[in-house]
Amino acid sequence: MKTSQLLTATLREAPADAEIISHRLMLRAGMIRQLAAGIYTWLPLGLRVLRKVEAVVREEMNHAGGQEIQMSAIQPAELWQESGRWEKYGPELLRINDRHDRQFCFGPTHEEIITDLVRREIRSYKQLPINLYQIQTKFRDEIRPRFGIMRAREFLMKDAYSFHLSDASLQETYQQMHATYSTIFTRLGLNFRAVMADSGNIGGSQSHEFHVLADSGEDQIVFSENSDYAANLEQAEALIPEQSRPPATLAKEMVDTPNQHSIEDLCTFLHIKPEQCLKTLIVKSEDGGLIALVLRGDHELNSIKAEKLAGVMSPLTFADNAQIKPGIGCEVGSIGPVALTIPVYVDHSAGNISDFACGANIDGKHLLGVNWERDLPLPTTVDIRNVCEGDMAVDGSGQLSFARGIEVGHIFQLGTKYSASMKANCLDEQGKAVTLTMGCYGIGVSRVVAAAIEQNHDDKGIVWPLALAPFQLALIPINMHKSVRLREAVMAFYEELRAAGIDVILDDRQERPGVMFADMELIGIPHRFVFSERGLDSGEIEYKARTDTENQNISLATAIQFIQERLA
RNA sequence: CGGGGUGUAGCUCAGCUUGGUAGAGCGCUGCCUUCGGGAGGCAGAGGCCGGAGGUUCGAAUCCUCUCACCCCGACCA
Repeated sequence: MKTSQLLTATLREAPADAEIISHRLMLRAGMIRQLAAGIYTWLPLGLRVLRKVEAVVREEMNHAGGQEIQMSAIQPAELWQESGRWEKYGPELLRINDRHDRQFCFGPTHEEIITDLVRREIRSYKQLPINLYQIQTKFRDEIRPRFGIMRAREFLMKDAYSFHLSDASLQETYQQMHATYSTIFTRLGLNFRAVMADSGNIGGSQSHEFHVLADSGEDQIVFSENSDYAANLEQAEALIPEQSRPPATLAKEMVDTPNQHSIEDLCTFLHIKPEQCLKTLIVKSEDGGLIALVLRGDHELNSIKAEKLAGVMSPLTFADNAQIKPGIGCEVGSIGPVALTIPVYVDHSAGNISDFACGANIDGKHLLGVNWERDLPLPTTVDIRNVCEGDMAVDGSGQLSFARGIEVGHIFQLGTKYSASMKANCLDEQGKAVTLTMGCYGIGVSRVVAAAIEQNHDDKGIVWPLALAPFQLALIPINMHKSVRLREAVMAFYEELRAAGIDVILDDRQERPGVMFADMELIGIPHRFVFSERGLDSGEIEYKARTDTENQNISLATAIQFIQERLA
């Protein structure tokens, strides 16, 4: 490809509304343009990268025995009503009516469609297990799209669905998909981590997320330094403290704490440490009442864990002062577990401290020297907090570390969630109808592009891993337009490179060298040849990898072999 | 949906307070010079100042309503 034939659209300045680096660089490099909030046009350069991701994903899915299909983006409401998700999915589901006023939606995911297909086509256990996938545009009407294509409303996703007669068979395919995902992200040149995850909206039991590690990642992931253990923060289990609770040494007393509401304020005011305090959060219960959640002052509530507790309203909803004041007798900021009349859940760590401080349930007053089982009963403790850096991993292998991640893949064991409600079954060896067991496996193909940039860039622009680069090699001639001799040599060399199967972009624009260097670095081409008249005289060409700091001269005669070795 | 913000040239932004012929830099077109790290000069093209109402002799500027987009939170590949 020659730049003169490519819609190059590099920008020196990024549009002001682009915040994160991948979004800015994708705009500046001319990969994408925004059409509406969370909706983008892919320009030739961007599409090339997207296709590279697709190709790797497709190859590995096929290799793992997946069969590619293509389902419709537009889906009839009936199937969603059948699974119960027409109501449940909420406003994120983009609903549309056709001219006959029949209801449809633009598919955010395809469990209903695939289950419908499979229940029609699969009759016998002999056809199982089966793994069907597609690479297709999805639409989710996100409350807040952001970060360019990272969280777009319309995006490209690879979604695979497997069907099984038994749970053992599902386990097998699940493990295989886990391995396949690792291969895919490794081939794409990404630094990633598979973590245990909450299964969220899609439902099901076991689930792993694949995260590309990047500081700008939206997810907090947690991993053990000494084992494979890794989990999403919302899922990471906190261990029950090993040491038993220290004995009580202080007498309970009440102190005035006027206008001290936050744990931080309180600790400064009373000269105590947050880990010696309890914080008591009041949430709504399923029946409209109140429930108290008690945590150590230095710990954070994990809302995913909390809303799974019996009686707690889901989604987790904090009570406001209007409800708390009449129910408890004081406002937020002075609440404590002593003599509370509402149900109380106590976190494991909160139940393991002695001589603690907490709210007195009287405005402007706190209690000091409070002890479980002396001043108040200790209920069975539960895990409702986020783990902290340095906590012991749940597998006992060592301390936990934190990292930021971008979720690019997610695999689920769905079980019979959809197959049961949609009556997808087939006959087993005994001729008995069995409800199919399902797994599903997603990769955010377009998101991978943004994630790769987040992880691979410098102050000059994108630094593509070879597998993702829109071109493998940039060929930059110096002042070609002033020298017929050079022009002919460059063109001949360019044709030779192409004949050798190298994906090369020749910058044949009549630009000054600085402009060409800057553009090729911005769009992140991994390898670069600079061809000049002076090199022509000496029979040499200049080579520089995108990640190199220095040029090196190599013989023109062996240049093709040289680059082929680097592309292998 | 709650909170905050922005809409003026392709991009980045001034102008608005105090109403009076729409601006700069970059980019784009042409010519000349320059030519190994985003060159210089000259000449150009390009705007319903997001939209609709209103106030006024006169509105980018003041008022009202609307639409779009961005940022922070809950959601997710």
